[in-house]
Amino acid sequence: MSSVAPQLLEPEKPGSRATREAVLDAAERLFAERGFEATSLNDVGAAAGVSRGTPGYCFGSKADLYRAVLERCFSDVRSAVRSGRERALASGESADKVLAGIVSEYFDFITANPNFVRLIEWEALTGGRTLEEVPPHVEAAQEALAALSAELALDPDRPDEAAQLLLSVIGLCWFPLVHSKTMLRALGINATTPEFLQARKRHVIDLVLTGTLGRSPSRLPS
Amino acid sequence: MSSVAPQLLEPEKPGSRATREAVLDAAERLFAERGFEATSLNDVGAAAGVSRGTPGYCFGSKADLYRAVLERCFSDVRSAVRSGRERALASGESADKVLAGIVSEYFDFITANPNFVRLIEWEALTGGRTLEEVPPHVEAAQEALAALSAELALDPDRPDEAAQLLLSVIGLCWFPLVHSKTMLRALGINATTPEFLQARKRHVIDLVLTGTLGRSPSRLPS
DNA sequence: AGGGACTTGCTTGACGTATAGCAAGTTGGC
DNA sequence: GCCAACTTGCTATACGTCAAGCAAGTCCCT
Repeated sequence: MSSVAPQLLEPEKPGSRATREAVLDAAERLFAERGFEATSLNDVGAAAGVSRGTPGYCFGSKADLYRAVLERCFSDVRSAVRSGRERALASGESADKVLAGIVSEYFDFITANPNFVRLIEWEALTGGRTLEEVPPHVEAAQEALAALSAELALDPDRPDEAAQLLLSVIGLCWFPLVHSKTMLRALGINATTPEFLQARKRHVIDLVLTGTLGRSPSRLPS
Repeated sequence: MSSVAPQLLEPEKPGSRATREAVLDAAERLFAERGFEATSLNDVGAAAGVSRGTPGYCFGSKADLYRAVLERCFSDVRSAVRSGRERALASGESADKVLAGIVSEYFDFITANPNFVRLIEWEALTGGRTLEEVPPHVEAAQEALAALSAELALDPDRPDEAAQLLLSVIGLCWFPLVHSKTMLRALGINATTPEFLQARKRHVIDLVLTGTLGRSPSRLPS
């Protein structure tokens, strides 16, 4: 029987900072790659260079570790959305230039962060019940929506037009990334070549700009 | 092909036709819902109203059952693509009407067949190695691409424009369906209401038509 | 300074549970 | 009675969780 441990001011978490981050990094990679079910704490420990018991020791349970991964991931995303929003606000460009810039930046972001996309895709397929418990993801989405709505000064008669547009931009950018091994391969497209990525980005920007603001296809911002 | 000849001449598969189809139906539902890993042959048997051993008895192994589900599913999809293509060919409408009809029909199809979408999403996340072994999916994709390319008589200077457009249409239609529990919920949208579905369909059609053919937003075909 | 008491960080062993696949058994129609 | 169509028992494997163990500090009293 342990005597009443004097828990001081902090709710100290088990494990050292370095170990916790190594475990988080490994877990993010493996959860994104294989999903929650197919990833064992044994695998996470091995990938992090610690024993199979350490992830459980540091984070309590497998579910808690997964939550921690999502939390860290969406904190990063929310920061990215904020800084992107501020950059757009400060740019003073015209609506179509701003929109093209937003799409281009978002396209590059998800291309550079496939873990983020895959984690959400896993959540989408498994019901999103864990994501539900991670507040930053709602804030990031709402903030992106508000930014898009304000920046483009969309028709006030159609208040959900911004949401539709946001869904379209995300869907257009995500699809080739998510389905490189299914649909793209069936079409004979190698989704990883810079040529395809560039063509895709151009296509998305043209589609969104022409379809939304009625402009003819414009040059990419260099 | 298999007109008169009964099952005598064909390579006999274990189990009765009725049982095999019941198992296939249950497996399709469960694999689509939970994915391959999280679905046990026990669950499939229970959902099909047979014992836990029957799925294995009828289809050999869990992997073979999964393959059979994908095969049946993509045979159906290929048929749907073919009949849709023939209908478009015979319609004699203008390009924008045809394109609007294609998008509308596809939107309705995936809304009515969420299992199909979810099965491919699971495949996309797990590497698509099983789908690779199911030929009809490539044929369906290629045929859809050819149909789109021919029907719209796209600029021959941009041969991959049809592929980009196909990816865009699919991505635009899929996204709200796949992410109703993640992104849509974060945005406060209930993706299952007829109102949203109708608004989404209109948005996609307008975006694709305006963005591709340069037409202004047109009415939905009634 | 130094040494025992205590804490932290991590490892290892053990246990209960779930699953796929196989093999032996059972049933029912002809 | 025989064969196909199942069912049920069994085995090996894998996993999450928990508890015990252990080594390396850290603190504190003298």
